[in-house]
Amino acid sequence: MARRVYNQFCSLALSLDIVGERWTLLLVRELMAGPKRYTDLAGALDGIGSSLLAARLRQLEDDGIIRQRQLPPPTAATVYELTTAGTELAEAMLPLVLWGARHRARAPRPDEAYRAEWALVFIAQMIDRDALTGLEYTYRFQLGESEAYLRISHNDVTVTPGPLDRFDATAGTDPVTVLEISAGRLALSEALTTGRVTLDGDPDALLTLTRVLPDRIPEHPRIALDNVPG
Amino acid sequence: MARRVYNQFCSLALSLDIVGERWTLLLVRELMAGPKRYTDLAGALDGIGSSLLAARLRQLEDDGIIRQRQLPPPTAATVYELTTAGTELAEAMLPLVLWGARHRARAPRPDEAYRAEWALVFIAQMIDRDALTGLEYTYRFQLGESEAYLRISHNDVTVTPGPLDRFDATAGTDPVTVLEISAGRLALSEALTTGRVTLDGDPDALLTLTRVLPDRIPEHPRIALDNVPG
DNA sequence: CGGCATCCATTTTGATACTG
DNA sequence: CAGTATCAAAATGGATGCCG
Repeated sequence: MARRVYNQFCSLALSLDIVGERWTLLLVRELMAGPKRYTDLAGALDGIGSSLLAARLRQLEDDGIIRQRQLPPPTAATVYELTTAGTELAEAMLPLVLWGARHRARAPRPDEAYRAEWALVFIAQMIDRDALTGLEYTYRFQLGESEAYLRISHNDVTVTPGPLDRFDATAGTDPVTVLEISAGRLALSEALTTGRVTLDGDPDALLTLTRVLPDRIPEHPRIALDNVPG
Repeated sequence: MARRVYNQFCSLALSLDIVGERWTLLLVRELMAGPKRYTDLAGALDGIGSSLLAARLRQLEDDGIIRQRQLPPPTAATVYELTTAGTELAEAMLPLVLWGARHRARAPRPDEAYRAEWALVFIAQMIDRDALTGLEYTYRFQLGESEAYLRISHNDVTVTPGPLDRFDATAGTDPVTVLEISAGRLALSEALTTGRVTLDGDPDALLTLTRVLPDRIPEHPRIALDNVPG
């Protein structure tokens, strides 16, 4: 299957040659919450044909964005995970995601799919890793009907769909509130005082959470042209 | 033509519902260098079908990303230009562009199209607007066979394909060097001392140029979660 | 000629069935 | 579970036609 390319010597066109096809960036989003199996991906991406999913996974692997890994027995399974280039691509998606929140915000449609991890993987990107030294907490996020888990550990932030047995605290809200906060139209502190976001669990963990998350997401985020250490 | 949507309540999916189709982001890129006519766009985007171009323009207009404007006689012509939302979308594309430069860099192919403005519109985004107070210069960029113009004026940066009669200075280099600088693998100062980038014209204008451009583009740009004033 | 609309061959995608 | 095979439907590319 020869890929359709733009044939332009331009960084944007070169990017879009490999991530501009349907489903590709959503596949990257799925893998932001850790390695997943073929059937997990097929389940999360409702509407993708099985053969197209297989073709996209092969393309992304050829392009060095994901890699296959065999889990050892007894869990014997093939999983896909992001490479370093894939993780950097995921980071590059954040401004597009925030643009979407600001300009495409609306109420969810009745038949629309929703997963807590879709929002949580991008919330996780906004946590200041330098503020995490010595901290280690696991949070359960209950967003509407769906839940996902966020773990901060030393200078690392990870998201997993869960469910996990052990966690230190729970944050609860609804999908629309998440969108309004992402759009920069609602501050986290304001959402907390009005009860639109509820917190429950270990007080130290919760205080940490409110400290590492931005209180208000900017409506005009800027790309910092200083190198990020590490 | 009913649009194909992902049907997921997720900011990324909501964005991709409207900018994920073929040609859409390249159209936005074209309009980053100022308003253009239908035929300008058709000429720049080699391979797009005329009917598809018309359809995309209508979609983008419906989605509030571009708007049509009638130029007054005698230049009587219809041009398309970015709205505020469109300009913000263009800004959100920068990390994806830099990701492409870092991970998809290669030599240009013989049959590949190239335009100076494709690079210049993103270079323009990296100029620190706060450092421009009281400055007013126009630069000609000669990139390979192609040229485009950059104008800084007060706190404003604009790019036009030109040609312009009057400009204060010229910067000259080749497409591959632009890509290496964009990828963060080559500092501007280094490219200047090795003669890979040449400068010519008014010394004040040139000194200003080297001051407002970043010397080295980070390999790990970060999204600043402070609001950008203005 | 600029600014599209129409038509049709080719690709890509969606949905389901099937296999080791 | 991890895909492949198949086929219909939709999107795209390219040519051509129309109308001021």
